[in-house]
Amino acid sequence: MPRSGEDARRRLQQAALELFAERGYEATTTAEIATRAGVTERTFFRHFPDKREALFDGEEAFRAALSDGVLAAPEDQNPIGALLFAFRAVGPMLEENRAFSGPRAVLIAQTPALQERMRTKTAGLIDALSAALRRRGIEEGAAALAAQVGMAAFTHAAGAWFADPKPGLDAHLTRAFDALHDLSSTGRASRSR
Amino acid sequence: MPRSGEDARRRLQQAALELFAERGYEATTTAEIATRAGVTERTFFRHFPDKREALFDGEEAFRAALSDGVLAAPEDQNPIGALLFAFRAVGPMLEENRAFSGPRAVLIAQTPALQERMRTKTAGLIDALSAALRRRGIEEGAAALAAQVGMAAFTHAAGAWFADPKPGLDAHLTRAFDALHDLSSTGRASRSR
DNA sequence: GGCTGTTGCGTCAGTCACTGACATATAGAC
DNA sequence: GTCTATATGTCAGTGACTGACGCAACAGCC
Repeated sequence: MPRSGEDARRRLQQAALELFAERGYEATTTAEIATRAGVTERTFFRHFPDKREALFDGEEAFRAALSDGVLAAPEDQNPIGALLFAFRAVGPMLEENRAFSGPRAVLIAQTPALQERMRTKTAGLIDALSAALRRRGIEEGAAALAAQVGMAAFTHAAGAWFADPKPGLDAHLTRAFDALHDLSSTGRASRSR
Repeated sequence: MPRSGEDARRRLQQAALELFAERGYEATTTAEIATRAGVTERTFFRHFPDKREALFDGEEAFRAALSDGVLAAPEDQNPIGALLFAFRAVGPMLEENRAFSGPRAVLIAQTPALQERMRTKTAGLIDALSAALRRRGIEEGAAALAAQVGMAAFTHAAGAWFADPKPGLDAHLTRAFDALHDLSSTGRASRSR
């Protein structure tokens, strides 16, 4: 009876998040999700390629935003600097979604299958970052490595921000990227800070 | 009526690799793998928790070797140095298995589901490296970040080595870790090499 | 030798994620 | 109004994975 289509999709996502939170990911079936959303199981799979994906919607938008951020960075920035610029640019996107992302993050942390999917999403973001860096003239190998490293720092910062939002995402980003520099600068082992 | 148990496991791995290579991962069923190995499907799932895992056996040994390598690194090495030491230490393990790893790598590259599992294995290795670094007195955050960065460099080097074995794994490792240093040292954007 | 516990396996039945094919209804174009 | 595209329902099926039960081979012990 609903005509919108996009509407059913939202209800499915919402139902999935709720049920996963109530009973856990493995204990809820796709049929149950569909029922709560007021559609059939078949419709669930028309909107999402698999059960996990109901929780990872909208990653393409994030991906695009990151990509744009890298390309929008000042020309004189080196790769890592451009990445930091991009991460700062998408900060507001994260801060908006904190209410939805919170329970989602807890759920993912509890569920190996979801962690696995999360990693492939992250890998997709890394690819996008790498491609964007290459469009800035960075050589392929260096771009891939920088993207991987930068994403590691970003993940680190985002995790810290989830645990302690007070300093703000930007501060956590600054800290993580500073740590990055410390890491490979000619440090002595004794300097473990 | 084989008695060994470990024997059936090896046959299952072998059958899986062969069938995946012949028809592709998705097109072969676990029942077919079991049949070629001379056992039933149920036995397949007694040896491996799921279909993908048949290709990822022995990663614990690798994990342990990496961990040992980090702990065996000279005391005066900084985190990245210790990781490089560990990677060099496990090099022979990789060079031995090249015959088996070759087709496996091709297969994984073709199969999204296997790439996904590969990433969780890699994440496991990163955890092990991070834990080993912490046992060297590195603070938790720095250890996690260093492990992630180091693994990125290693993956990069291993990929390059697979594509071009001539220079040897060690040379690729050196190159990747050098690139790492270049990356975060105060580089100008123009210096894109 | 026989007895017994353990271990690896076969068998069977069942659940659940996921897919293809076909029918139906609704919205909007004309 | 008709016609077409799109979202959904229905149905039947495949394949990954699990639990329960029974059997056979081997271990050690006596």
